Amino acid sequence: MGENLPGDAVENGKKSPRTPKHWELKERLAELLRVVSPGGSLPGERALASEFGVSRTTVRKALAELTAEGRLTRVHGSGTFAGEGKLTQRLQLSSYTEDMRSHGRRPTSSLLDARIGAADPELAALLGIRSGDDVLRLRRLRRADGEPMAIETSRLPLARFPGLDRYVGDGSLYGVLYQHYGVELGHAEETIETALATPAEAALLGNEAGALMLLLSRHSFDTEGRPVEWVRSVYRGDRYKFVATLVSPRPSEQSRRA
Amino acid sequence: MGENLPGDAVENGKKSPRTPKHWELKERLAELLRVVSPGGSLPGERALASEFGVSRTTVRKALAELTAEGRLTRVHGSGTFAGEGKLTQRLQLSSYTEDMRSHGRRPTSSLLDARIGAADPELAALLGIRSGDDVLRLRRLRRADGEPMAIETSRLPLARFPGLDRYVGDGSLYGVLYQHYGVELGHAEETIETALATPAEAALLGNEAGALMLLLSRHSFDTEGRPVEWVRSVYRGDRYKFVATLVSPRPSEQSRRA
DNA sequence: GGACTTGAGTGGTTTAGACCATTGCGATTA
DNA sequence: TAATCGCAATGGTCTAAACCACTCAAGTCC
Repeated sequence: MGENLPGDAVENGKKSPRTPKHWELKERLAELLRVVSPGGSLPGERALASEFGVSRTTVRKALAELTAEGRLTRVHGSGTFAGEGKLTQRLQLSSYTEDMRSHGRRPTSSLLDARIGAADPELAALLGIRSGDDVLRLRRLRRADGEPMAIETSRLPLARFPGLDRYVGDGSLYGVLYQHYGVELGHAEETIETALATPAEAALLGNEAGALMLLLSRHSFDTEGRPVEWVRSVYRGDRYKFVATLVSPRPSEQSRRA
Repeated sequence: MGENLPGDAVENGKKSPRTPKHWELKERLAELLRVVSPGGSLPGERALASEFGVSRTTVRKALAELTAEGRLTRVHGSGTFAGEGKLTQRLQLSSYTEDMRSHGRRPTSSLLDARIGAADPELAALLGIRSGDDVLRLRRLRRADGEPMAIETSRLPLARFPGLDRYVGDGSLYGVLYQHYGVELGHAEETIETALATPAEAALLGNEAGALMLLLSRHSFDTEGRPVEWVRSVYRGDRYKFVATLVSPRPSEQSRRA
């Protein structure tokens, strides 16, 4: 991970951009990191500062970037350690549970809360209901091997699934939808973007506020094209990687442009 | 964008986590930002610092996060401005060019360099060649309406496409592959993860080093399943959002778990 | 008019130092 | 033995201050 476009540094003909110290330090630390096995510890911030002859602030800036990239783990009061690498999540309508299992991890999921509220106009449009109609909001914490990985917030139209709030638990939502309402999922549209962790998310995920996250929204429809749920999931950016397998569109399209 | 899990702040029963100042400031600035039209300017860092009674460092930390989220644009020597929102890229084998056009943007693409080198074992495996075989590396800068958006680095096996280096230019690579070699793309596997900008990338994208990026790798195969190219693209995280439309797997799978 | 210089204002980097919060362990105590 | 306390080390936050690099417009010069 982290290909560095070797060779051609940066051809900005005129002024040398004067590489910041914290970047140079980051590279030296990355080098150091290559000989530390995952989980191994690094010297403290103060030690690094005097070791490299820079201020602690500069050290922290370098460490912060490495942490954001998932190459470091920092534990308050304990130390700084080499990172573990990323999990991947296949980008398709498969479930979190299936995915984790196929990676040999033990997935668990706990329901944080389930509450009923009124849909605002935007949400109503997404769920195909009227503004003000009841919506069930579910928040789940997803874990892999006991470690918090993602927070998932689903919203479903209660009118279509009366009593749904009584059926949901830590188990499978899609299972409940199928067994009690006969609903099967058809297609979905997902978007993926970057985000930073809010303090609440950070607290649940064992993260720091402001950490790099992947924000995934999913708009799911049943096999008849009716909207079923709208989900926003926040994954730890230092832990996750999404995978999609794609098939080609009509070949005629391809040859035109790229 | 930015749903804040309202209500339940953080139920950590014991100690109040003592919200950092820079976070509180961030929220106040976000509030301020709601009444500033996109492109509008904010007060300078020093002004904000004295305005809110904090140090400039703290202001900068808050501004840095808002910038990473794409809600702010900062211009060295000029000022801090309200952000513009994100573009989206459809997650399928469609081309960058098509995508931008469908969003009403004018896409351009320029070839930064094309060079031939030897494949390392990992790359050789990806491209289905022997370690040490010649590989053509192309680097492109993608723009939308003239603004740098992404850097794309493709690698193709030269043995399969002899003379390819003489055909490529600012135009369509896939077009060249089709016209000169009769190659059409079949499926591809993509991964998406977060990354931070290297100084070189930042310089090309008009970004700052360490900015939030989306790193997309694509491994493409032709219609007969032979590997065609391996691409790593770095998109500006404050500008991009990826979109995927998904179809359901076998319905029987769904009902089991979620 | 056009090109150049200058300087004020902006964000970017770095420092040194202070203090806080958490952790983990060894010493102490019940 | 088991629980508790205290302390040292670690990372986290914040400050005040200095200097750098870039931008832009006003002023100057040709």
